[in-house]
Amino acid sequence: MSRKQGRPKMGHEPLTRDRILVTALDLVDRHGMDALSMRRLASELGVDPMALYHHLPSKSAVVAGLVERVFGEFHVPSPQNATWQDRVHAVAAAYRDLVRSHPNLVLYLTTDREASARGALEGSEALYAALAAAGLPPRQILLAADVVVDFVNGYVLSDAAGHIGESGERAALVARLNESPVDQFPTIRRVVESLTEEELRGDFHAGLGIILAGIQAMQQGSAGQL
Amino acid sequence: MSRKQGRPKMGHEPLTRDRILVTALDLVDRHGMDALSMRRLASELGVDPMALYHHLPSKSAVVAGLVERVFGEFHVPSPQNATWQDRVHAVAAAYRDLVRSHPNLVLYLTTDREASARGALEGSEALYAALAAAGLPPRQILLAADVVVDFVNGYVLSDAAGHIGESGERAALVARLNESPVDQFPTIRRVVESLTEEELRGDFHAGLGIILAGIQAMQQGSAGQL
DNA sequence: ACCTGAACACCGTTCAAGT
DNA sequence: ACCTGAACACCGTTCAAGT
Repeated sequence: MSRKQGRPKMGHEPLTRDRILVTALDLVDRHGMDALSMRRLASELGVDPMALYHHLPSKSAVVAGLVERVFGEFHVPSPQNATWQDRVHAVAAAYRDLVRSHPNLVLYLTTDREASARGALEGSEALYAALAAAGLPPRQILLAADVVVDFVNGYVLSDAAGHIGESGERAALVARLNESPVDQFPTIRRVVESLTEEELRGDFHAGLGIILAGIQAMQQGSAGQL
Repeated sequence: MSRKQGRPKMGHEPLTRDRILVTALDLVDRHGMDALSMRRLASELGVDPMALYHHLPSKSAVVAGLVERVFGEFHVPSPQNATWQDRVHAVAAAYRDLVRSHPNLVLYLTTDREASARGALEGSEALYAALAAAGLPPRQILLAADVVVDFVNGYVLSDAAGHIGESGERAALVARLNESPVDQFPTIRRVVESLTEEELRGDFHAGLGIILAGIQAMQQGSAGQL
C-alpha cells in the first residue's frame, strides 16, 4: 500500500509554515536550489502541492522564509576583553560560517535585503558598536561598516561558488591564464608562478585585516585634522 | 497575415549564436532574468524554440554566453601618469560601471567564474600591475587584489539589488530599525539619526580608499620588517 | 546543415470542490 | 479552516521528421 519507501510518517502531524520551511531548507541543503519546487516540496511532505499555499502565499515567500530562518540562527558573538579589531573579526567570521552552513542559499542570503533585515540588524549593531569603540565618528562608522559588509558578502559569494562549482577558488582563472599566449598577463603570471599552492589560497582574516588597517589609518588621519 | 505587430523582419537573416545572444541580452536588460526562456527568446527571434539548440546546447549555455559577451565589453582603463591608487580606482570603477550597465545580470556576472574568466583576466592584470607598482611582494599582491575584488563584487551586488528591488540601499534595514523597540540597536540608531540623507548614501570610492589605505599600511609594515 | 513540430516530464498558480 | 484535484499557462529538452 505504501507508495514511498520507509517513511513511517502518515501525514498526521499538521502542516505548518514551520514544518514546510524546515523541509524546504533540508531540500535545498541536500539537493540545491534547483530542486526546490512547490510540487517536490509538497511530495516531500506527503501532501497535495496546493496545501502549501494555505501557509505560504508563493514560492518566493518560501525562499524568503528560508533566508529569514537562516538569519534567525545568526547569533552574534561579543567576545569579552577584546580589541575592536577582534570584535569585527568575530562578527564577520560568524556571518561567514552561517552562510557556509547553507552554501546553496548563498545567492539569496547575500541578496534578499528584505528577508535578511531582521537578522542583519544584530550583526550590524555589533559591527557598528565595534567601530564606535574604535573611536570613529558616525559617518566613518557607516563607511567602514559598508566596506566590511561588502567585502564579507563578496568573499562568501566567491567562497560558496567555489564549493558549488567543483573548481577551487582560482582554478578557472589559472586555466585561462595557461591557455593564453605567454606574453600576456605578465604580472599575474609572475605572481602565480612565485607562490605555492598554499599561498595561492585566499585568507579571510588576512583580507579583513587589510581593511581594518585602512579603517585605523582613516581614523588617525581625521583625528589629526581635529 | 502578420500575427505580431510591426516587426518587418521576415526571418530572413540567418540565425547565429551571436544574434541569439544579442537578442537574449536585450531581453534580460529590458525584462529581467525571469523573462529569459528558450521559448520566449525563440519567439522574439521569430523562430521555432528548437532552432536555438543548433547554436547553443542549453539554456545555461545561453546565460554563460551572455556573461562572456558582457565581459567582452570590459575594456580596462590604464590612465597615464597616475598613482597606483588611481589605477586601482579606475579599474574598479570600470568594472562597477560594466555591471551597472546590465544590472539584471549581476548575479551571473559576479558568480560565473568560468564564463567571466577571460574578461576577468584583463581586469586582474591591471589590478595586479597597479599593486606591483605599489611595491608589494607577490603574496601581498594576491591578498590585496582579493580584498579589492571581493569588496567590488559585494558592492555591485548590493548596488544592483538596490536598483532591482525598488527600495534604496539601506531602506529595508532602516524600516526594520523603526519597527524595533527603541532600546534595541542603540549604536545603529545613533549613527543613522546623526546623519543626513545624503551622508547615509554609500560611497564606492571612499570605501575603496579605506582598502587602499590598508594596503599601504600592510606594505609599509612589512617593509619595516625587512 | 539547419529548422520544425509533436511529445515528455516537469513548473507555479487559480479556482471550484470537498470535509 | 484546511486540504484536494483538475485545469491553465507556462517551462527545458529529446526525438523523429522535414528541406
